[in-house]
Order: sequence, then structure tokens, then C-alpha cells
Amino acid sequence: MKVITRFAPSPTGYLHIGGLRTALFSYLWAKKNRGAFRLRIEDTDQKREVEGATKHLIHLLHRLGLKPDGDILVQSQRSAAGIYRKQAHELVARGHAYHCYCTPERLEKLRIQHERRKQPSRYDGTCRSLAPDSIREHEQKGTPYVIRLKIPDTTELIEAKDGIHGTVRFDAATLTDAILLKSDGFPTYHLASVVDDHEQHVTHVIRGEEWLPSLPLHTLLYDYFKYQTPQFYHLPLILNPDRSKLSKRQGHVSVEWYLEQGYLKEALINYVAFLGWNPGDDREIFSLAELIKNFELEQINKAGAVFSKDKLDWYNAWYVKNTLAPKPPKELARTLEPFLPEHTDERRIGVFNLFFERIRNLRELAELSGFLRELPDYEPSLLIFKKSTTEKTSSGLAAAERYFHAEAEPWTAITLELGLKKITEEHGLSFGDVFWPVRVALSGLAASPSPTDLAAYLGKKETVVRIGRAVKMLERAE
RNA sequence: GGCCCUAUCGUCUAAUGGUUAGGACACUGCGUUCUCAACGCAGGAAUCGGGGUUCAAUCCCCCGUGGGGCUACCA
Repeated sequence: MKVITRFAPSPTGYLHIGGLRTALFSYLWAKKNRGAFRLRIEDTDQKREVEGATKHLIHLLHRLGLKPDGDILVQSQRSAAGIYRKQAHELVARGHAYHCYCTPERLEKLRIQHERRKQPSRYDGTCRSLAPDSIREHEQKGTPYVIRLKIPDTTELIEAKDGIHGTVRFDAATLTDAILLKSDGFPTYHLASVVDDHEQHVTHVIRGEEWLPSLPLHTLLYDYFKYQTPQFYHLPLILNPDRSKLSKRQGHVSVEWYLEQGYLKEALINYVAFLGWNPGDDREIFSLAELIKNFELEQINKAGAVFSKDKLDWYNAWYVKNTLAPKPPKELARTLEPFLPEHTDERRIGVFNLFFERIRNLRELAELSGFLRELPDYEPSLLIFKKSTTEKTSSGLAAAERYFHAEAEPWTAITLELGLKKITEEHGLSFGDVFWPVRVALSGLAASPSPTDLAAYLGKKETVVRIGRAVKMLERAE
């Protein structure tokens, strides 16, 4: 049988990290089995409608390489076509659901009462067995109603199977008659997802663990509809550092934010794949293709995983060094463009080469390279290396100035380094007397790339100017 | 409160009824070095508690405890 998975987000305007992992695992399992990965938009809550969110999401999935197969199912459209309403009424006709005319106010009162008495909060079943007369009366008056699922009156435990957690048993007496169809005619998640998973022939439902408590409800619906029940996999939650469910309040949770900061999609995908899954050995670096090959639903963990920015940083630094750096210049420049918008391609690559070994994300390129554009103010004392003296620094700087001034072509990091080393030796100085002050002169910073790399990037003219300025500063300071 | 899930270094995790409990991130130290980074080497760091089963339990079972999720006409 062909494996069909799906990703079914509600269009909130951004993709949550947890959503990315759900989409990724669903995608991986489908692709590993040469099946299909479907996309469905769960927009049945008009109050949460976000303009343009669906288009944006589809674009993002493509960008990440998680391209959905086939048509995209949009629940609001199916709802408008009356599909869910029809299914809900079918259930009513078969005695598995009923109209409920209770007002939201009454329900709210009930809820507060339960809470105060520390009782389980369940619907009290008022409309479950309404007399035919009173139903007729409501119909005539046109009282708004919802359709509720009738949880069976049984002492038997309702069993639901999950591929990660095994068989989970629920006491029917603790389950509530959940609303299937809202009074506005839109379905709730429970109805819509079951109907649509069947419609899309989904074989494996992979979703977050927050859905596990409603699994018995869904199992019941599959039975009542006489649908083939898919296999369920409830993924362990991704957690904040304090082990609560990953949330906006404690950090950034949107994939878009990480992309904007210059986290590569490869790093994001690789890291997120390892939140709850591992290949069973020590390997940690996996491309999307390798993930497809190695992914197994059976290898998924049960316990929640804390999202670690440090580890993501490590992954991203690895991908910057090992996959971005070797890319052809044109491609590299294109990736760099949003992070160094005011540079030419050549300068972008130049800046990248200067810093790619010390950044965690591409955003840092702009921050770290600011001194190239404008030399920051610095104390003259910074020019003197801790193992050097003012005299040695002065002569080192002067020698370097003469050298750079005289040096013609080629003005490259390699020749400059050889040249600078040569004059250091000729003057009987150590590197700390020459390289350090030259580096400070060019960067104005205590920590930076090497002086010859900087000189190569800055060019002869600017190099000589900056060293000249340092020489004068040192003279004045004496 | 009720229901459900869960438990190996600080974090992500591996492994097994008998192991010096392995790796990665982070951290610390050393090396390299003009600085920072990168890199290399080294180090500290874990089986939640109590009962069982067993010759033997981190692993299997039970009970606690901790943590989390759900408990909407949201998804």
C-alpha cells in the first residue's frame, strides 16, 4: 500500500519550529517509502484567519525543500461546500451524534462550576436525550446549535494505538461529548481532520503529542464513519529550556526568524530532525537525502526534547564552513546578498572569506565586518602587544608602513603575509611587534582576522592610510 | 482537580538482563598562535526514589516522585 502522509497546519502566518519537525518527519517517511506527502490547510477558525498565510507557507515549504505532492486541500473551501456538515448530520442520523442547543453562556457557567468544585470538566449531557417536542421547538425557533459526538456509554476502555507510545487506554466515562460542528457551520479540528485524512487517503498521521488526549475521540470517529484507521505517531514535544512546551515567550520559534538571521535550511532541518530522532549510531550530519534514507519512525523517542540554540549554532557553523563556503562564487554571493545588501558580489565574498570560520549565522557577517567600512576609535595603547614595547611597536609599525607603501602587485593575502614576515625578521622583531599593531591599526579591535587578510581586503590605499593613522597616534601618545 | 504522556551527563542522545554506561553540544585545561576564531588533544559530568522478578536490573513489573500535555463553538 502506498504510504501517504500529510502536514496540516493552521495558517497562523509563520511556521513554528515544531511544525517544521512535523512536516519534516511526514515528508521523510513519505519519501522513504516512495509515497506522497500532502499538504492541508486547517483554516476552519475564521477568527484566526491570517491574510496571505497559506501562500507564504507553501512558498516556505518549497524553499525548505519539503515540497508537498498533489493538490492542496483547504478546509474552509470544503466547509463552504458543506462537506463536513453533511458528515456531521450523517452521524446524527446514525445515532452517534446529536444537536446541542446549549448557549455558550450556559456552557461557560458549567465550566466555572466544575472548576470551582474541582470536578472533571465535561459536558453535562443536557441535550443528549432531549424530548422530541423540545427538539421540534428549537428547530421552529431556529435556535443555534452545535453537533456533539455521543461518547458511548460503556465501562469498557477505549483503546487507541500509537506507533510511538503503544496502546493507550481511556475510560469512556472521562471523555466528553466533543463538539464536531460549530454553530457557524464550520467543523472543529476533530471532525475536519478525520474526514480529510480519509479523503486524502492518509496512511500515517504524524503530529505533535498535544493531540494524544484526543486520540480516542478520533478513533471513535473512524469507527463510526467506517473509515480505515490510519497509523498514528504522536511526536514528543519540543521544549523551552524550562521544559514547558516551546513557546514564543521564551525565545524565537518561527522558522522564518532563523532564516532571516542567516541560519541555513540544511542546518535547521538537520538539527530539528535530531529533536526526538537519531539514526541509532554516532553520526550527526545528515543532508535531506540522507535523512530520507535513514529515517525510521521506530527510532523516534518518547520524551520531549529541549530546543538548544547552542546546538543549532554548532550545526549552522558546520554547514557554513562545509557546504556554503565551497559553493561557486555566484551562488555564494546570492546567499549572502540579504545579509550584506550594500556590497558588491566581490566584496560580499571577501567579507565572507574573512569571517566564515567565526560566525554562527550569516547575520553576524554585517556586525563583525563593520570596521572594514569605518575604522572605529581605539586607544593608542591597544597598538602595543602585551609582550612588546612602545619602541618595538613604533619601529614595527613604521617598517610595515614602508613595506605596504612600497609593495606593488600582487596585493594578495599570501604575498603580503610573506612580505610582512620578511620585514619582521629583517628588523629583528617578533610577530607581536608587527602583526599585532598592524592588525589593530587596520581593525581598531583587540580581536579580528589576521592583518594580512585585512590588508588584502582593504586594498593598498586604505591599508596605508590606516597604518599611517596608527603611527601618528602612537607618536602623539608618547 | 480529572485524564493522558514521560524519566540516562546541564542539553540532544546511544547501548545492554552481566559494559571502564558510548557520542555530540556546552563547559574547563593544554597545544597551535600577533588577537579572536578554526583546528588538535585532554578533562569533569548521567542511569529520579522505593519495592519486587532474577545468580545478576540502568534495562522487565508495581508503587511513588519529578516534569510535561490536554481539559474552548482554537488548532
